[in-house]
Amino acid sequence: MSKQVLPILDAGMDVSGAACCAPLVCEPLSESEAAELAPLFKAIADPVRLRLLSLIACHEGGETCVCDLTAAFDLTPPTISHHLKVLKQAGLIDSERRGTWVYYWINPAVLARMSALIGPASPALAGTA
Amino acid sequence: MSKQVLPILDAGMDVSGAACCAPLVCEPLSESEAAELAPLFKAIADPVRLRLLSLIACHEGGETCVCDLTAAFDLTPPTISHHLKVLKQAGLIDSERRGTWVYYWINPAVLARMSALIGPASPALAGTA
DNA sequence: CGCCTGCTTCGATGAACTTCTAATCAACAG
DNA sequence: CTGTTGATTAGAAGTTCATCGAAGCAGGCG
Repeated sequence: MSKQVLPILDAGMDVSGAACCAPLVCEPLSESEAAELAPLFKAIADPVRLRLLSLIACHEGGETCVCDLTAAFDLTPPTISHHLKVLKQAGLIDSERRGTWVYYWINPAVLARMSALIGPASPALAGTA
Repeated sequence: MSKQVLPILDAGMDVSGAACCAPLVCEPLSESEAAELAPLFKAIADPVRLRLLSLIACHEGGETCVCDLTAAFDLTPPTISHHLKVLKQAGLIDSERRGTWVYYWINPAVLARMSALIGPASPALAGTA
C-alpha cells in the first residue's frame, strides 16, 4: 500500500490515564481536537463498518480473515475491502497478509480512547436518564 | 416540529448494567443493532457537532443558550441550528425554549451507552497498544 | 399594534460517501 | 509457465451531507 496510515492516535494523548472524567465533559474540545477526533467516529458511523469491527473484535484468536468478513454481508468484496481500508486508515484495525489470506485485528487503544472521550464523567451519571 | 424524535435509546437496552465487557467485543452486532447504533455515532462524527456537544456538556448549569454556541463558531446560525437538530434527533441532546432564548442540554444516558459499546472488554486491554 | 431580536425552516449547491463493475496484484497448484 | 483463487485498486453512478442565503416563526419592547 502506497498511502501511509495516518497516525491519528499517538503517544501524545494517553488512553489508560483517563482517570475519573471524560475529556468531553471536563472542558470544551478545541477546534483542532475536534477535527482530529471526528474522523475516528466517522469511521464507525456506518452499519457495515460497525459490524465489521464487531466481527473482528469477537473472532476467536483476535484476528479474522477477509473471506469470513465478506461472507457475512450481502456486499461485494470490493465494498468490504473499502470499508476495511477506512477502518485501517482511522487506526482502528490493522492487517497482515499471511500466505493466501489477509488477516485483520482491532487496535483496542483507539477504541478505548474514543470510549473514554464520550464516557460518563462519573459512574453515577451513567444511570441518569 | 412535525417530525418526531426517534426513540433510539429506550429501556430495552440497559446502560448502567454493562457489567464487565463491551457488547462489541463480546458477540458480533446483528444487522439491525448496527443499523440502530450507526446513526448515533454518525451524529457525533463531525467536528462541529463534537464541539457543540462538548460546549453544552461543559457549560455550567448543564445547559447552554444557542447564542453562546453560535458565537463559538465561524458558521451561520442556520448551520448551527442544523447541527443541533441532528444531535437532538439522535437523542444526544434536548432543548427547551425559555422566553427569548432556547437552551440545550445533553442526555448522558445515550453517550454512556455508546461509550460502553466501544469500551474495552476489560481494564487490562485499555493499555494494550 | 409595529418593530426588533433570536432561532428555525426552506431551498439550493457543491463536496463527500457508498456501492457497483471491471481491471489489477499476490500467492499457490498443476 | 499458466491458470485459479483471494484481495485490492480504479473509475463511475447514485445518494447523502454540510453549508449558505432567504424567508418564516416566537417572544419581548416602545
